[in-house]
Amino acid sequence: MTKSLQKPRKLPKQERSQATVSAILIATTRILTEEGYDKFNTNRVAELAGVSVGSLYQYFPNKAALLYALGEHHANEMAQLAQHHLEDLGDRSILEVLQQIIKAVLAAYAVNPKLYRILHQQVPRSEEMQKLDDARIEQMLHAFLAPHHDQLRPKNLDITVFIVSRTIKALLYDAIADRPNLLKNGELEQELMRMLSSYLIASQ
Amino acid sequence: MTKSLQKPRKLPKQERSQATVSAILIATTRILTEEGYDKFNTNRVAELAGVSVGSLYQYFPNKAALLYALGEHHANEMAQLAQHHLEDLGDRSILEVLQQIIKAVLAAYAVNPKLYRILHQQVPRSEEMQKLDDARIEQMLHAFLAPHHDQLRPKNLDITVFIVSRTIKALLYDAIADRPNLLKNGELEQELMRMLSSYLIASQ
DNA sequence: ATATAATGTGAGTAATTGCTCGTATTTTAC
DNA sequence: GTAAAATACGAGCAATTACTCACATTATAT
Repeated sequence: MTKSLQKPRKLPKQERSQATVSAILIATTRILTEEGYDKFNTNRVAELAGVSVGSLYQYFPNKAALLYALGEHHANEMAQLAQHHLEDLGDRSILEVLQQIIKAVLAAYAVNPKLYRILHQQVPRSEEMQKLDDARIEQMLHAFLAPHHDQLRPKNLDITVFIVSRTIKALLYDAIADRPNLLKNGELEQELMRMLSSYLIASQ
Repeated sequence: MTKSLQKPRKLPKQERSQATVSAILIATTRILTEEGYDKFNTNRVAELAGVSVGSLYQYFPNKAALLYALGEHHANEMAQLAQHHLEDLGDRSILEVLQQIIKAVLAAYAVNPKLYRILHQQVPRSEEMQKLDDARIEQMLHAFLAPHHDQLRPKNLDITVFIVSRTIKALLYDAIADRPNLLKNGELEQELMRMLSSYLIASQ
């Protein structure tokens, strides 16, 4: 359907070509984060990667596919890190669960914030990528909040999940860009915890 | 300093040229919102506006200046609408002030959400524009919250302003894109009010 | 009326860039 | 060793596009 989702022409089999693919992805990341999306073009990527454009097009059928592959890779890294923060939470209280969810999302977005921003803002078709990621996070949140549904003040779990996930994402996201010290000294985490717990939990 | 901030080569004096400038801005808006940023180019804008490229470049020294002018225009419309919702609030309670702030921001972002998204996400140098807008909103919020500082739980007003403004912006923003019905039926406003009031106000 | 200023025109130029393809080199299979 | 497969190369084509400039048209002033 969409050209951008096409699979590579050839799958890299030998070590040599694996290295080529990897060099291309690293070069793409560097260009996007250090020079910005408008300086990103396939000739430059190949040059920085130390390979020829021809090689690039053997593994990525077009420019969009390269971006898509990078986005997928980055999303997987984020999900893996989040998962790591959310193990063995079955018997914890809702406050502890909330705390861990905040930590998990924070960790996930910290993988490569600059790359995240560019992939989700500047890249064409980023809307779709964004929605896939959001859905993934909301699904996760839903699973963790559902067991505590009876202790939550808002009756509609879907709306709750929407509000909580988007609030965490936005504040972390904006803090990275405009208030980095709020992140470092833990104040953001603290304020998020205060706001969301007072919103979610009936009363104390 | 930056090329993009250059003033027009000629200021339109006659009605005729005013109409040209206006047609160019309208065409730009239409292309950005209906076809997306990657379909936006000056030749196409001129064509859709029914003028020649030459005319376009008489009033906008380059492509970036055109985008900048449109952004400025849009920001002014937003600010004007917000202002309208925030008159005569001197004697109101903090809850009422909060309610009106939420309504004001909601109204401002509703001017042209699609254009807002593109101007603040896809356009090069949008970071700067974004920061200017954010600062404007935060300054406004600060002015309205400062008189009630003693009734607020968080001690640091700057952090409070940051959290409140970014939360409203993000949730409205995301709701427009992904949960439009939450906006229409007023649920978003209600939930925002609940979350922010429970966060801001010491206890009831 | 006529000169001058304001505005409008659009073919054309120069730069960028996504991508191809014929060819060269390296690895694997036998 | 040799054929076939995999990988690498990069000059160059074709398309896009920001922007110019020499010229045409319309409005204003006197």
